[in-house]
Amino acid sequence: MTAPRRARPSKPATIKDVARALGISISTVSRAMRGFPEVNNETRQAVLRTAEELDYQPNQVALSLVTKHTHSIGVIVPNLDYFFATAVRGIDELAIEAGYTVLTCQSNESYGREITNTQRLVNSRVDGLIVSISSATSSLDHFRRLLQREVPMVFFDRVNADLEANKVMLHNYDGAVQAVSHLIEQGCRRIAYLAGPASLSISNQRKEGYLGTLRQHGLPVSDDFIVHCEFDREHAYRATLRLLDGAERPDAIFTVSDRIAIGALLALRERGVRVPDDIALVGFNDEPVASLLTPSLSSVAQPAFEMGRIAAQLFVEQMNSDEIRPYQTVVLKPTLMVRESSLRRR
Amino acid sequence: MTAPRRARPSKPATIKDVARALGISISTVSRAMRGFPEVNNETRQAVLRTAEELDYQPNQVALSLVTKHTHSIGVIVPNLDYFFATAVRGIDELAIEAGYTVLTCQSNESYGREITNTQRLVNSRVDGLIVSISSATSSLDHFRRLLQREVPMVFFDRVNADLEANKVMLHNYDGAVQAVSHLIEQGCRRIAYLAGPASLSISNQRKEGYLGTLRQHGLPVSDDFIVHCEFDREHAYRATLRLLDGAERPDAIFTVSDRIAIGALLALRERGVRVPDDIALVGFNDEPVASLLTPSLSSVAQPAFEMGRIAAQLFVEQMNSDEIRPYQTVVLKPTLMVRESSLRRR
DNA sequence: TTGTAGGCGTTATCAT
DNA sequence: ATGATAACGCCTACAA
Repeated sequence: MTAPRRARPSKPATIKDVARALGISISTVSRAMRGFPEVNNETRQAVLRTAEELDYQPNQVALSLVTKHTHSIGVIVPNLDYFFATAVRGIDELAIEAGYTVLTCQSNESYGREITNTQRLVNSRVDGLIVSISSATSSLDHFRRLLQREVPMVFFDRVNADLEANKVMLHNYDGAVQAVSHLIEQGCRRIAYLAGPASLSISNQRKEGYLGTLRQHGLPVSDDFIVHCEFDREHAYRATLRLLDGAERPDAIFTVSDRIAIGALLALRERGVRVPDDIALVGFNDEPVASLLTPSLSSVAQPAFEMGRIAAQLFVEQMNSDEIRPYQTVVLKPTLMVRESSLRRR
Repeated sequence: MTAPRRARPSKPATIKDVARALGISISTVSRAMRGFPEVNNETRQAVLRTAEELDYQPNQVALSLVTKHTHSIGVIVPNLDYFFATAVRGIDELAIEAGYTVLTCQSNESYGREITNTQRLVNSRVDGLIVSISSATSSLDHFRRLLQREVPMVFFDRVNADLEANKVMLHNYDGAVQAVSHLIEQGCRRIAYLAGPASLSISNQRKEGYLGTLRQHGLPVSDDFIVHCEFDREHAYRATLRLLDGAERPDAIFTVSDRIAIGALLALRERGVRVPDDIALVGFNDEPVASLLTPSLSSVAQPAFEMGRIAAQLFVEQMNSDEIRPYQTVVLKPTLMVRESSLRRR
C-alpha cells in the first residue's frame, strides 16, 4: 500500500526550457514569441509549437522587472456596496479592453487600511491607482508622495479638492439642488439633511446644494436640521430619532445615501410617521432597493458604471501619454428619480 | 512665461541607492533591512535611517522573481453582489491578518473572462487562487492545469464535485430542506422551485433538497414546477409569469436566490397574487433587502463572511504546509429566516 | 561582520 | 536570422 500520490507538480516552463528543447538561444525564442518579423518562419513555427507543448507562458514578474510595467491597475475603494461594486465593474470593463488587469482592495473606511493597501499595491508595482478616499482618511500624504513621483492616479466619487490629480465625480451640488427643489415643490418647508461623515467632500458638496436651494427659496436654514452620521443603517436610524425629537420637526428629509435613507425610513415607521404625508424622504444613489421599498424611495441617481469607466479611461490616457498633461476633472450629471416617498398627493 | 512644471519625478530608491549612500555593499543593506542578527548595530541604524530618508521600499517584483512568492491571493468571483462582496470581505480580512494582499477579479459570469482572469493572475504569479465558478463555465481544464501544478486553490460557494481541491460551501441540500419543510408546515402543497442556471452545483443541490423534502412528505413532484432561469430579476420575473400561466398554479415558490425571489415578487404583485396567502415565497441568501420588502421576504441565510474567512484560512494553511495534505471540504450550515412572505395566519 | 558572485526570467544591445 | 551578454532589483551562498 503506497501513500496517495498526486501527479508530480511541474514548475512552469520558462523561456530557457523552450530554447533548450529546440537547441536554439533564448533570444530567438523571445523574438519568435513576440512576433518579430526578422525571425525565420520555420523557426517561429517550431517555437510556437514547443511553447504550446510545454505550456510556456511568459513570467510577468520577470517581464515587469525589465519593463517597469505590470499592466495592472490598483483600485482602492472604501467598501463594495452597490455603488462601488458597480463603479468597479465599469473600471474593470474599460481596463480589460485596454489590456489592464484590475486589482481591487477595500479600505473598509479605515485610514490605516488605505495606507497599507496603497503601499502594497505600489510595492507590487501596479502601474497606477484608481482611488475613492475612505471616510476616515485624515491626511493625504500617502497619495501626495505618489503624485510627486508621477505615479498615474485617478480619484473618483470621494475626491479631495487639494489633490492635484485626475478626478471623476458627480455634480453633487446639483444632485442636492434637484432633490431639495423637488421637496419644496411638493410643499415641504422644513427640510432636514441627514449627512454622512463631515470629512467627506460628497457630504459637504451636497450640503452646499441643500443650503443653496433653501436660501434661494427664502427658506430658513437651521443647524438643528443638519445631522451627520456614519454610512450605516443603525447610525442613521438613531440620527433620525434625534431629529424627530428635536424642538421643531421637519416635514422632509434629504439624505446623503440610500442606505442612510433606509435607516431613516425604519425610524419613521417605528414612530408611526407617515411617509411622504408627514415627512417626505429623498435618498441618494438610486440603489436597486430604492424601488422595492414601501413606500418606494425617491433618490438621486448617479451613473456609477460610467463613473468607473471614465476613471479607467482617464487612467489609460495618462499612462499612454508621455507628455505632461493638465489634470482633468470630469463631472457627471445626477438624475432625480421621483418615487412615492416624496410625492404628495394634493 | 514658462510652461507649468511639476516637481521632478524621482524614481523609487533601490537597495543600491541606499548602499551607495552609505558606501557599503547591498548585501549588508539587505541584511540590515531584514533584521538579521549578525549585522553591526551601528550599521543597522545607519541603514534604517538612510532607507527612511530615501524612502526606500523593497521592490516586490524583484523580490518575487527570487522567492517565487508574491504574498498575494487572486480571487475570482462571478460578480460583486451582496453575497460575494461580503465573502470577499471575509477573505480580505483573514488574508490581511496572514500578510497577504487580495486581488479581486470579476468573471462577470463569463467563461472567457474567467479563463482570462485565471491566466493573468497566474502569470502575475499570485501565490494561488480562491475561486467561485462562473455560471457559464463549461470546462474546468483551466483550473485542472493549475491543480496539477499544485498551485494552491480554494473553491467556495460555487464549487464542482469533480475538482480535487479545497472547498468551502453551504449545505445547500439542508438549506432547501429547511425552506421547503417550512412551506409544508405552513400548509403549502404545490411548491414550485425557481432555480438558477442548470449548470450550477448550488442550483442542483438545492433542487435535490427540494425534491427530497417533497418526497419525504409524500407530496407529488412535477417538472412543471421546476423552472430554471438566469440570476437576474428580469428573467425571474418572466419565469414566474410562465409558472403562473401553467396548467396548475403553485401555492408556494422556493427560489434559488433573493434576487430571483424579487423578480418573482414583482410578477406576483403585478398579477394581483397575494403573498403569502395565495402563494408563499422563500428566497435564498438573506440579503439585507429581504427584510425591507413588502411583504418582508423569508430567506435562507448563509454565512457569507465566514465562508470567505474559511476559504482564506484553508488557502493559508495549504500555503504554509509543505507536506501534501488531503483536500478538505468545509460545509457550512444555513439558517432559515422566517418572515412575512411565507407565514400564513391560520 | 561584511563583501563578492551567481542566479531568478525576461528584454535589449551588440555581435556574428 | 541568430546568439551572447548585460541589465532589471533582490537574495543566497560562499568567501574574506
